[in-house]
Amino acid sequence: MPALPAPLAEALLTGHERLPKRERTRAQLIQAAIQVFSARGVAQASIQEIAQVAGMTTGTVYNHFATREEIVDAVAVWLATTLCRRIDQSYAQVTDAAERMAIGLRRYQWLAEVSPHWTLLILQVSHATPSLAENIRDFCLSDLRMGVRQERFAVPSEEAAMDLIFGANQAAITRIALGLAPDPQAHGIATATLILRGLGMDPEEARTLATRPLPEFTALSAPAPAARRSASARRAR
Amino acid sequence: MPALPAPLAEALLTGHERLPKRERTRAQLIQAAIQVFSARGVAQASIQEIAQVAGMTTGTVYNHFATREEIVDAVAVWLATTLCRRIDQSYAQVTDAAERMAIGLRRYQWLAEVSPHWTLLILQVSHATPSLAENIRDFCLSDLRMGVRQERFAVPSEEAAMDLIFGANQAAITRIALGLAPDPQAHGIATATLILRGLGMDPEEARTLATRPLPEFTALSAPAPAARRSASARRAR
Amino acid sequence: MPALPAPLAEALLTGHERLPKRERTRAQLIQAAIQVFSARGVAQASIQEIAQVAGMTTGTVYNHFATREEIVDAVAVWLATTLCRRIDQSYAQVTDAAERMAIGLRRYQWLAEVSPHWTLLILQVSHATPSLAENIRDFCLSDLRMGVRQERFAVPSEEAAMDLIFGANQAAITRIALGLAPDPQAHGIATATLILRGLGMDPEEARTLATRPLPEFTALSAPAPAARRSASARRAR
Amino acid sequence: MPALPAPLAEALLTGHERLPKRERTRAQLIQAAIQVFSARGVAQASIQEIAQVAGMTTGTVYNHFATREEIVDAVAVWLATTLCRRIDQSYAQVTDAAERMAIGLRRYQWLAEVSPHWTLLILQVSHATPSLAENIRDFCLSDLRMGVRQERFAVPSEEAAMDLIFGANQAAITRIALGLAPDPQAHGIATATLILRGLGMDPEEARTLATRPLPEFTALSAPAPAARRSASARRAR
DNA sequence: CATGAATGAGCCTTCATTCAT
DNA sequence: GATGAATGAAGGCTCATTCAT
Repeated sequence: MPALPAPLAEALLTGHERLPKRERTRAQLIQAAIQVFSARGVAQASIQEIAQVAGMTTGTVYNHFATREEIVDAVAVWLATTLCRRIDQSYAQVTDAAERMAIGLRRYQWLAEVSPHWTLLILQVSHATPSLAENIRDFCLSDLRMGVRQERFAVPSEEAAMDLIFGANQAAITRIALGLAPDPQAHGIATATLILRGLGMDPEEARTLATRPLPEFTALSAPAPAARRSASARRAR
Repeated sequence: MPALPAPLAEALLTGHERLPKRERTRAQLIQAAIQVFSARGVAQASIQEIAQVAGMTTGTVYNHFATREEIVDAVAVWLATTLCRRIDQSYAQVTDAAERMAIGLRRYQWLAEVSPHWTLLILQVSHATPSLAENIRDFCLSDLRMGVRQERFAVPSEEAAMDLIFGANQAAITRIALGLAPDPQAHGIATATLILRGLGMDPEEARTLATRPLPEFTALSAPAPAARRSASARRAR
Repeated sequence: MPALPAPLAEALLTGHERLPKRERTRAQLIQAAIQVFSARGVAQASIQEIAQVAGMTTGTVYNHFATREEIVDAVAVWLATTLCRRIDQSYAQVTDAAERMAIGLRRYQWLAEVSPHWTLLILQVSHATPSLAENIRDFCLSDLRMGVRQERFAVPSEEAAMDLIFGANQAAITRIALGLAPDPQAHGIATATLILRGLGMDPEEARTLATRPLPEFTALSAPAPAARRSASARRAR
Repeated sequence: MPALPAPLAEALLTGHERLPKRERTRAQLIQAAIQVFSARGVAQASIQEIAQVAGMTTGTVYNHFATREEIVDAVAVWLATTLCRRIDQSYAQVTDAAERMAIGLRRYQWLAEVSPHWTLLILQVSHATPSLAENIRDFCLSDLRMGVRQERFAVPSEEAAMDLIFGANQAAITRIALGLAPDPQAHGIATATLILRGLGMDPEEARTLATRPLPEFTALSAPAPAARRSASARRAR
């Protein structure tokens, strides 16, 4: 499994060794599941191979997960609470909803470009279990509502807007992650522009927002307990 | 498997009993595969169950399809050459690309509303095998290009526009087919509006086009009386 | 299937086109079976593939052979009555039993060198059905008896001698046909020498006989009916 | 499966119940495979039947052997390390290569006489997998080389000699095991005589060596009383 | 006679899951 | 809590054979 870009990678590896043994074993199993999901696809991953990659036995897997589906769910939760949350946090300080939307779209496109394996994993897991998609959806929905309140967007219905945003961007991300876009950044910008236009923005402004460079990742506030961080993230939306 | 609306159903069921034996069996197997795909999902469908539903043995299946994937392909081709072609033909006489695009989007949304099972089947098969999606994609792409030539659309790139159209509409269709849209028609209209806006149309015109009623299905082949058919088409909406 | 050396090839192809239709179809099936046996091995050959190679259907195969095993038997008979008989005839005029034995051993070794595929086929068919091996065995046995009568050989028992001759030469032939003998002719000569020594011959004379070049194949007496020929061949033994 | 003669049987059955569970199951599977190989032939043996005979499910078989061929290999190794090794050890103290060769030939002939089933099994397994044959071959080859060094044998090539020894004796053993030799011992002696003559020995000495009675099996490991064992060995002949 | 579609038993293999240790 | 052997229900696929046409 290729490494994630640095600012995301650091989010994934916080304090595994500090966990109590039970949690540590569980975390190792999730890591192994991620590897196997990536290598074989979520549908083709077998529990025996996950156990083997984790250096454990199938029995151990069943001490932590009652069923195969629970593993997929756990991976979904894990991705949501590390990778996706980290991305969401990365533009917590941006207050313009249109800008936030543009960043959100482009950040996942960027991930598809630099870490296609992780992106395909997210897409697969989203498809297999609802929780991960819902998680991302929630973040997106609050930006959409904010944009409507700020009169940056004008849409006939929230649901239609969500279908536009999610459907179109997922298509773009998939294309990029599969290496089907010769110039991934150009494709991402173009798709983001079309989405913003669809949301009711002026075409020129849509293009400008979509073209703006992504903000840097902020440093992880190192020692703070995880509970505090997720609480503040929730408040920020 | 619930019946399709009349104008589509008649396209699917033409003259099975007139086929030579081999083709007839093959057609029966494809029908059985469609049932099982719908009931269990394409990924979970087993050849044994397809055979059983078709009233045959697994050996017979393998006389017609060398592998499981060939069945999926055959179903894809069958859907493309009956269902999808029929839909495409239904607005062959429309010359305004924007109108064509609106009809295409809304026609599949309509299908999702009146035949959610068939729609979910198409979505699944599209996901499993490339041929069906490509088929629809080609049709859509030529409308897009026509719209650009006619200066109805203005898009930064064809690929981005296709991701917008396909991604967003697929999301809308899925929502409708799953029964998640309280007012399916309103949702379809809203999504189509957003897509057309994204393609560069004036918001008001986008809304107008998306709201316009779908044209009736044209008569298929000669002998049948036209009146009956258009009546049933009207009823289906 | 690589061609046989000329003098044998001509024996295989006599008058197929002259046969009545039923016999011609049967002959074609046997040819197809030989091809498939060679390509896949006798055990792995399927009737469907034989039929396909013959350009026929499985039903036709069963019009000529009641069971799979009958095909193997038919191939065995066919090999015996063409290939092997032709080899046996090739030294019909030799009267010294020791010389005949040497020629027999070396001729099959030669076949293994120049036509390993045919040889491996013979070995496989011999193993699968008794008739072919028995056929060759008969020819060999009469030479052995002649040698004993001529006091060229001295053996404690006919059976032991046959096991010596057949077992040892089969091992040598297999080695040659598999390409495991760097110098096939030297290996053939050496093995033949040891066998002749085992049969009681003077070591030096054994070596001389085993080293002597093989006689040329005699021309096929073209127009003579097959019945006459096999009769005379039988008398010659 | 008929029992082996006592001195061999005791080698096969040492301490199964003392093995750790995994090894015990594996041993049971190998025993079951041997039974099925004997009953149906190696080529026709199915994993399902092996599992059933072992009182297990097919899944269990695959916990121990990744593929059908691995079972054959395991049986080959098992036969080599018990049956064949025991035979080889039985004349470890004989130093004359010619005598060793005679004993080796005759010991396997004896096995064919008293345990035709086991012998046919060995022949089949040897044919299916190289390891068992190579094992025996190595032992035989060192005797051959020793005999050449001791100037008991004179052969044009090692390979030819090996083909003579193995080919001829395999033929004799097969005949005996199939019950085709009215007097198995006489046939064994005769064949061994011919082989030794082929290897360059004086006919009379060859006959003498081949006729000499086989040495008794030596005691296996310490504690068992020697008297019982030699008695049973004598009885077995 | 030939056709070839259909059969059905059977094979190898995989894998989620259980459970005694 | 971990182990890992065992399970058993499937699944995909092959193939000798039959039989109506």
